[in-house]
Amino acid sequence: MKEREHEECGHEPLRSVLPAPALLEQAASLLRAVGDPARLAILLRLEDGERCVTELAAESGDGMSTVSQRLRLLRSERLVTTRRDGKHIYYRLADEHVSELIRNAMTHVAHD
Amino acid sequence: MKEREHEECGHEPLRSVLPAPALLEQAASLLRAVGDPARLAILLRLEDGERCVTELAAESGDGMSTVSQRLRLLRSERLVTTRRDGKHIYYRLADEHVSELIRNAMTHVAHD
DNA sequence: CCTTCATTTCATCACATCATGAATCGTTTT
DNA sequence: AAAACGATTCATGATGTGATGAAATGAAGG
Repeated sequence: MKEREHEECGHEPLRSVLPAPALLEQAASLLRAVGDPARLAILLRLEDGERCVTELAAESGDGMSTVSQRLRLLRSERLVTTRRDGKHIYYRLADEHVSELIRNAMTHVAHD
Repeated sequence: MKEREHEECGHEPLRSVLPAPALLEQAASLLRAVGDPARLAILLRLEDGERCVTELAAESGDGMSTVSQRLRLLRSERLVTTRRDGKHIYYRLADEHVSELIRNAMTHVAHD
């Protein structure tokens, strides 16, 4: 396979493996948004279908303010989108990538 | 202090959508571990092949202690595994699930 | 307009996380 | 055995994050 030592090769340490710092930060930020049990729970519930804030608050047992803050973060990372219907604002997953991300994480943990 | 709003359907609020709290916490913990630019950078580098701590420290420009702490977290979440070779300890990605997770996050961000 | 209901924003505080240097550990080399 | 080297652990201080109540926003209906 690959046998790399500490010897001098006279070349740059090839940093090109990494994407731009801004992209790195964005990706990390997105993952951090999902990396909270309460927010992850919201995303899992939304996989089952859209919900309004009151419903999410009832299902989690937390206050609406608390849930709203969680949703604010998820929205800022474009993980969820909203739809207004009268007094209610319904939340849903932004796209398929989100579902995949969640499922991948869940299966990785379950497969231990 | 929580009463059911909206219309009464006389049924349970179907909590079965969610996995056990322990699993939720585990998954969130895992995602949080990846949700840091420096640790994500390490994982991306390891996608290119295994590396020892000194190499990772050199490539990131941070101290070995700092890098070691990052690796400790990644190891505790079973995202990376180690192999000892003399004085060096080489790190590599634990499995292909990790790669998928990272790639998914990166593409989701890049596709914006 | 005034009220009510659903949601958001704001300010705050407790708590978690991260980087870092010093001390320590485990191998290899002399 | 001692020194050198690579890596980890420990303690700490700065910074970030999350929950929460009170106040603000905004739509719907009297």
